[in-house]
Amino acid sequence: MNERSHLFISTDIRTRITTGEWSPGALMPREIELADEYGCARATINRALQTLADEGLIERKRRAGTRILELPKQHARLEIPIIRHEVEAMGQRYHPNLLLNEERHAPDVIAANLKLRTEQRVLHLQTLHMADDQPFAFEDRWLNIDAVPEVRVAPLDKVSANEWLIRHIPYASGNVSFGAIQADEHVAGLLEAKPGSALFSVERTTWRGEQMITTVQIAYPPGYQLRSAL
Amino acid sequence: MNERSHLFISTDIRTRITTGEWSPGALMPREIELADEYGCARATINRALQTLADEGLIERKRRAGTRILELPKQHARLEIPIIRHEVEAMGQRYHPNLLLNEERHAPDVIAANLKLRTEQRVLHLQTLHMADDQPFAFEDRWLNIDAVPEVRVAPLDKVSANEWLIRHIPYASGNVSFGAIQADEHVAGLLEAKPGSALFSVERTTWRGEQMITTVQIAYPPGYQLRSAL
DNA sequence: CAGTGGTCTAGACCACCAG
DNA sequence: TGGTGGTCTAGACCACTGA
Repeated sequence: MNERSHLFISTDIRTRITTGEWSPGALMPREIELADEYGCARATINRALQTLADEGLIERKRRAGTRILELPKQHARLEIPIIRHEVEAMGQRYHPNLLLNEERHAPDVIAANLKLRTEQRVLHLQTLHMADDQPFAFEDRWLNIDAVPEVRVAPLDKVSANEWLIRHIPYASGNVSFGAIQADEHVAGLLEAKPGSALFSVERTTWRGEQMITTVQIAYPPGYQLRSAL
Repeated sequence: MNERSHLFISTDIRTRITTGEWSPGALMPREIELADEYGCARATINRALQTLADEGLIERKRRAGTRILELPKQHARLEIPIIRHEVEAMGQRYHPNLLLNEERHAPDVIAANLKLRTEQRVLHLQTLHMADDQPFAFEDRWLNIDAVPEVRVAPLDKVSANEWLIRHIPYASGNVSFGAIQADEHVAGLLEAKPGSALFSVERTTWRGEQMITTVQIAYPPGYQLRSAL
């Protein structure tokens, strides 16, 4: 087989699965048999099948062999872009409008979220992300100052906090959750929506090692949708 | 090196990146050099680095070498479970409550969405997914009957349409979008929420080849969040 | 306990593309 | 155009686990 045949093979086998050549729950041929059939090395078949296993189409077990899954796992991979890129991708000009930049003691909820002792201080930032002078998203962020003291002198009116953080603390871990919230008067005004509107909300918390860095909620105007292939 | 050393190596290199041994934008050593350093074959290094490239930490180019990305790509992989599993994972009993099962002509919006000709008929299904007699989610689904005529006799009061579809047409393609909607009186009543509440909404459209199969919107009660690691 | 997939190796060829 | 990563091969050993 030629170069990239592992790609050809995984595509081919995917087709054979989706067209029903092997039924859900059935056992596939062994790697050696497939290698024989495709005229390639077992390692190549192995690579192709690993791809399909990652996709959730098949399940592989030592001794037991490779099985077509009865309920293929549905999954979506979401790229989480920095907002500037998202805006620029629409051909609009991006500008972060820093509304609040306040150093203070954290409210209990935030302190718990960032695993802070009560005496520690945090930076509270509110930013309205603008696309061509239209509001694009409202961001409410709490930042553990001890984790990134340099943020005090960051030009957050020019570079969004998120982008500044990614550049200064790249490769942080985190989690994310998506939900819906109702716009209060303040946020509704900023996003030019009616109070009580349903806003799509993304919450993220990131940390490095044991140290929590930031927790942020971003609210998008009514109608915003996050899309992905399945 | 021992078995699974590619895993050890990718973990180790990830640490070396995050601890700043190589700065963002910098060039990493060549595969051969790393293979030498770790005392393994180049293929093993290659596998480890591919993992990191998939994660969006590094960028690899022939001739140019392997580079640490300046802005590591943030991404989340969402598993999209069938609702029954989601409910059962919480230790609750699942039951689909089929509220509407009607064969009719599609409204224009749906017909466009499913790429149907106007004379074609569709199945309109509304299901309230229950968890231990509490409403868990409300589903509004339109189904292209020509794509799956057998659905007319499916026991949709026992098996949710989604699960039935996955079993009968596994391995379909699709897309998904997340957003927020306001509960109208009907849905609010079903989900035991106030009218006008912000509901998290998931829309999916799936197809097989050129044929559209189904489009569905699922609304979750206020407070529901979809979580994922980053 | 035997058969399967998981992994590693050493060597090879080649596509790509930056210099 | 030469150096880099992408891929393949043939063979090997081993962990896991189902029969």
